Amino acid sequence: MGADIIAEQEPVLTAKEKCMETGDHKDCLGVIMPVRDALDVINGKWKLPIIIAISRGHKRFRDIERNIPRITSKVLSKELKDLEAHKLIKRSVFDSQPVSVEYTLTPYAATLNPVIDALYAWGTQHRKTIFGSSEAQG
Amino acid sequence: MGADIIAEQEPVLTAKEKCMETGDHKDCLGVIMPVRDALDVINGKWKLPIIIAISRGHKRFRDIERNIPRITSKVLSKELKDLEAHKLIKRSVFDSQPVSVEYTLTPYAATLNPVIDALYAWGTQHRKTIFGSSEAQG
DNA sequence: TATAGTGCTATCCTTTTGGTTACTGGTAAC
DNA sequence: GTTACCAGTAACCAAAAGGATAGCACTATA
Repeated sequence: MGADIIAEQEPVLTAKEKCMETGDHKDCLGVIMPVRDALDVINGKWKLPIIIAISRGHKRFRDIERNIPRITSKVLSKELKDLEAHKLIKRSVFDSQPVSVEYTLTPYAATLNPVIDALYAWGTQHRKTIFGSSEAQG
Repeated sequence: MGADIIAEQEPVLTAKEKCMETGDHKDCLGVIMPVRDALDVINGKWKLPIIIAISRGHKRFRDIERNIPRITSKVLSKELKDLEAHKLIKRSVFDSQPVSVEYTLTPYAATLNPVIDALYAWGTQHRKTIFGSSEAQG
């Protein structure tokens, strides 16, 4: 149903606005807590890369594994289970010959796009900053 | 200082656009790598909460410690060093009586605001989803 | 003198994460 | 028959993260 919710009815504040709202800098828990909730779901180095890989059409276990550098079967297996438990991905088994397994993103995983985009943008410019910092003088 | 850079000169693509750009779903490394670069800097449960606390005006070690639930001195100490090494915070020692230490954010840390905002927004709605999922039916 | 606060560090321990190698049972290719 | 692919799991181990408790040198307060 409501796939096109617009944040009009209920003003969603940015982290900064939320803090400003409290008047001074006493209560930062109102910001820290939701951020930690998010961090608890996408914790570790692997979850977002896995989501990215699946979103690019890599649905099969080995396919995902091959497309994420240095991940191992064991880790991938565990992280996929975590993601499934958080309802971000769906595991489907097909009764073909041989049996094949496909992982797909749930619509809920799509709500993480702004997070991924922010991280992608920051990571991109951070990499530039790092590689640029040797020739620029500190 | 260039605080108001507009992404006009160089089109910064979203993660999704970057992928679409490659034509099909073969190369997701171009997205995964920057995201991992970002993740490597803000890894663990503590870095962003610490940045948030400092941005709210909690500059002193104990002050930060008191405002982040369940963090310990040891962990805070280590994370502060990491953040300093990544040039996200600055440690200043004042020769007062007694000596006082202050942690402040660098301008570079402010570039993480979109990340924090995205995480805050997602974490907020995720919390609602979790608490709402018991009464709403699947 | 005792207590509390400051900015940490040290020690010890547990949990989590990650890595390696090996293995399963079925199918298909050589 | 041998090899390889598939989707994992098991066993073992190392490293990193995190938690608990204690302590230090110093200062301020009572």
